[in-house]
Amino acid sequence: MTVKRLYGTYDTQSDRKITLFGWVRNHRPQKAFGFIDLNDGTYFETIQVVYDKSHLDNFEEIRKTRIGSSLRVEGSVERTPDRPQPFEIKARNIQVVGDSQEDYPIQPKRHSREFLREHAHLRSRTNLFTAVFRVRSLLTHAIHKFFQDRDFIHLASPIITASDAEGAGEMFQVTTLDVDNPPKSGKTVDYSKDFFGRKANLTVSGQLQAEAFAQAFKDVYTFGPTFRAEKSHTATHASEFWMIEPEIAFADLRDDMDLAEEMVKEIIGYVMKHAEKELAFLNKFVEKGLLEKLESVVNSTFARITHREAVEILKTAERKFENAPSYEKDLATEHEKHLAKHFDAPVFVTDWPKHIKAFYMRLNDDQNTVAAMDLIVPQAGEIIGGSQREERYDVLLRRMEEMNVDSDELQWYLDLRKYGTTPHAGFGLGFDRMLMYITGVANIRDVIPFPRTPKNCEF
RNA sequence: GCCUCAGUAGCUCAGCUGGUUAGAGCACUUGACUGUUAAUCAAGGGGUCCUAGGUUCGAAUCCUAGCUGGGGCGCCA
Repeated sequence: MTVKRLYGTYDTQSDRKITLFGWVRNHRPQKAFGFIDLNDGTYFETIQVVYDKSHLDNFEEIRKTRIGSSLRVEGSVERTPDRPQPFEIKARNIQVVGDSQEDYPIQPKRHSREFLREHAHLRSRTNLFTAVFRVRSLLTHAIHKFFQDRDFIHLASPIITASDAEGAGEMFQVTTLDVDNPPKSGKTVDYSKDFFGRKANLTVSGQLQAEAFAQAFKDVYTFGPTFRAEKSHTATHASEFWMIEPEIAFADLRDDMDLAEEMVKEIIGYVMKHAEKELAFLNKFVEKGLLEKLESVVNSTFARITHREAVEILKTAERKFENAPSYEKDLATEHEKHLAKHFDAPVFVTDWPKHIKAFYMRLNDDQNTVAAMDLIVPQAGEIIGGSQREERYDVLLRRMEEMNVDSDELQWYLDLRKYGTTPHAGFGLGFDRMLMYITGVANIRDVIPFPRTPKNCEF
């Protein structure tokens, strides 16, 4: 029996004998009886186990059970309509499976997030992280379900890549060479001796490979880890994070945004349906108004503005920005925050100046902007970045030259434009940022089970 | 990489204009308690005041450097 199943069926379980396994969340012993709040991980709520001296031969041992201990409980279900909880377990037999020591750091009280990060192996036993990580699991499923329901093909894009031309930031190198004494060819390291016969890195994006698959399966997506070696110290950056990267053929930027909007609404709706207890808790203790926010996103139409229009909004804003908004520049974090607040809803910003965006984005007819879109949301910032891809061989080649991207290394990518090219588009969704948005948790380190950030690779 | 704040008991924090033996709540240990809900009540144990230097008769407190963490920004997505 599990706590989750009991909460669904306690009406029909009355007086039936059941066995539960779980951990002690709280314990209130008294002279001849006591109460244990037991959590077995299957459900957000705990279950109250009542035990008393007359039914337990090991009463004194159980009475001394500390928080964190694991137990096996035999007993019967008893309805308690007059008490805070709808039912409880009358214990007939309790065995300590694993005792918890005196110095167990997790107490039945509020802990700081910083403290819990340093105890990442235990923090998943707290209410907050129970809620966050169950929502994380549900969100993973919701995303697969969304795409699978629409006949998208999932592909596992490679984690190791030889290309450093993806233009998405600093990469972690992967090597089997002896870094203290690498083989040399003249003064430089001889990578022909390395495992792959060339320099290799951890991927920063599965997009290019997804594009290749989209030219066979039409609608595809990746869902996997991504690695960035930037020394970023912010609440929204991690060195290892997960991305969802759909890629759709015979599609343009509008189709891309339609897909992104539909996806965001549907996956939020799924979580709201399947994580009621967790969201209610987050709504109460983490972000007041969370449920209202999610509800309104599901029922809203996302704003869609061009980069030019975004800058105009910023220029006419009441407040002063440290970075002056410019038609030629990227939006700063403070600009994104302002726009998110201005619309009080997710907002797509489209048609960005070409020189601040990646080489593969489709050049607009004005020759100055590209068919790119970012989705900005309050709190988590940019959670989606996407574009229509440049499907014209000559234009793509020219753009690569303009942006100093090595076209020889990416000949396979250019080939896709030679053999039955299609207009196509895609985007990358930062999974962990999406989770921040849905849970209201303000730091990405608190939505990743064991987060990796610069100078932090414990656990 | 830049700016800023912080580091005192297992946790959250007070003490910091230098001055006796560094405190509180929770947790822990022991005891009381026949229905508790972060139970309550009583007693007890528990300290490298982040580290290293320095100033001083005297440093948790002042100065310098470093380490660690938070927040803001940048890079980036």
